[in-house]
Amino acid sequence: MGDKPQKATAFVDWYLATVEAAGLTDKRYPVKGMNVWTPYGFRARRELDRVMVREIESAGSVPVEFPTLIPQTEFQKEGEHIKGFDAQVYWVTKGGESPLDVPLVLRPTSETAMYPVFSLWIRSHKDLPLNVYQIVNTFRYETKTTRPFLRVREIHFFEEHTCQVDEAAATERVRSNLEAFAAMAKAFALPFVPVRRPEWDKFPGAFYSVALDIPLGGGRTLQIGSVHHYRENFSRPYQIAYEDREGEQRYVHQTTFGLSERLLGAIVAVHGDDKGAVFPTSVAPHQVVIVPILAGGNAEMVGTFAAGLERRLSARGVRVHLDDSEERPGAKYYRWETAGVPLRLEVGGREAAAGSVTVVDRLGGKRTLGPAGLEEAIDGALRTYDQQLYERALTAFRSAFSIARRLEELGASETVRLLSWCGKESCGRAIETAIDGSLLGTPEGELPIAVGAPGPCLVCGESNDALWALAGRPM
RNA sequence: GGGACUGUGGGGUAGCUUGGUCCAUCCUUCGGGGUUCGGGACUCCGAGACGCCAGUUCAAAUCUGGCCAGUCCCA
Repeated sequence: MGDKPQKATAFVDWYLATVEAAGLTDKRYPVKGMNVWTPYGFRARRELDRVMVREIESAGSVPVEFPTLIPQTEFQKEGEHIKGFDAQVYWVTKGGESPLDVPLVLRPTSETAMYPVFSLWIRSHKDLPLNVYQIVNTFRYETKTTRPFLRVREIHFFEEHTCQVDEAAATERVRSNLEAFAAMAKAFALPFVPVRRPEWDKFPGAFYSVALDIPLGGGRTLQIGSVHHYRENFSRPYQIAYEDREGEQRYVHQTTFGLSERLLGAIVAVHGDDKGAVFPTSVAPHQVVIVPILAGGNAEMVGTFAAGLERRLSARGVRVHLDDSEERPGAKYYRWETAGVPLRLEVGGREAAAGSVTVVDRLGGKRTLGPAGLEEAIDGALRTYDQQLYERALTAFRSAFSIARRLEELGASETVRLLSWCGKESCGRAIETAIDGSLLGTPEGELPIAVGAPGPCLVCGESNDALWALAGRPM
């Protein structure tokens, strides 16, 4: 296989090799951008979904599921939206042999599927807020190079859609979504920065968009989700209106919150190292793998102890896997390190005799635990591992940003740049040209690194209304 | 939309310039046997590929044309 690509020197090749070696996906399916979820990858995705479901439901959202096909007539009702998506939707134009009177689109996102029905569901202020989400596949005809999890044509999509009584309530829902995402990101050990996108880069049809960006090193960024405020931009064309307490008809203010399997790609990209993937315990298909080490005549004793250990941990709710395959221990170590398993328990003659285990975590720590309080100690080791993983990611996150004070500093930037921007599109475009990337927008809330007040705009020198903005090179 | 490049077992590759020495190289993988087992074991036996279609030729992985697929650059 030759030399494996290194994360620091060949990031994209490293990412592809790491995803492949971990066995998360099979990209040989003969349609571009549509990959197979393998058993291992599917379990990781399922755990990821569980975290999203837990957080969004505790924020008051309920699950629904709308159909995959959307009639062209509904799809076209909002002008900006159709302009934004027209070039990348799949069309269903025939039913059997017959052309369809009204062509159908495979949903690229579900606004236009849901909103005609929302207008039927919502009559009164008592029907609000409406907070629903679904986890479904969506389809976008990507023209650029596709990559597993990061850019695909069939997307495993989480989308929340809400209807609120007014703009303030919708703004509050945006804030609530950002808070829910912060909890998810913590579970995934992924530091992120919410960024309000500039006007020219917002979601088609949105009033404004807040993207969830993470730095990948080398000045690259990855958008792993977004929260949008639609104001009345969709409720007017789709006639989603309610009667308020005073008997007035009002349009709802809407928001959406979208995430996808990009999160899984981000987890691999951020936490992985030159040995392979590194999973936080929240998404690891196996949180713990037990490797029995057989020698001489101890196979039965070691086997019995290992099997008992698997039962004890499983009974506590730990996702544990006993690797009793025929390979030698060293080969198993490599296999499970490549697959990103947080904790490996080595169990040989010494451990079986003492009732203890040798624990090696994916970040390199090694110690002996037990026999007393063994299960609790393993729980503790998992928690410690997650903390260390998060600390490591946070350190990388902080060093991924730096301040730029002059336009000339943006060329070939190896970090995401924090800079002063007056808000004008012409200046934003000049910044994008200088960095050969994007003006990501203005961070919401706390800045990723501590700085003072913004100075004059890097391009025009205007000081009034200048804000801190981020610029980088999106993957 | 314009241009450049690339397609060889499951994965990665050598061979292509100059057709024959190729029923195709090496690593990995897969099936079976044996010895092993505290960081990718060794060994024996076996399996598996020239993107597709045409053409040139005594002879095509190699040359020509078309198609398909993919990658990169530019708009």
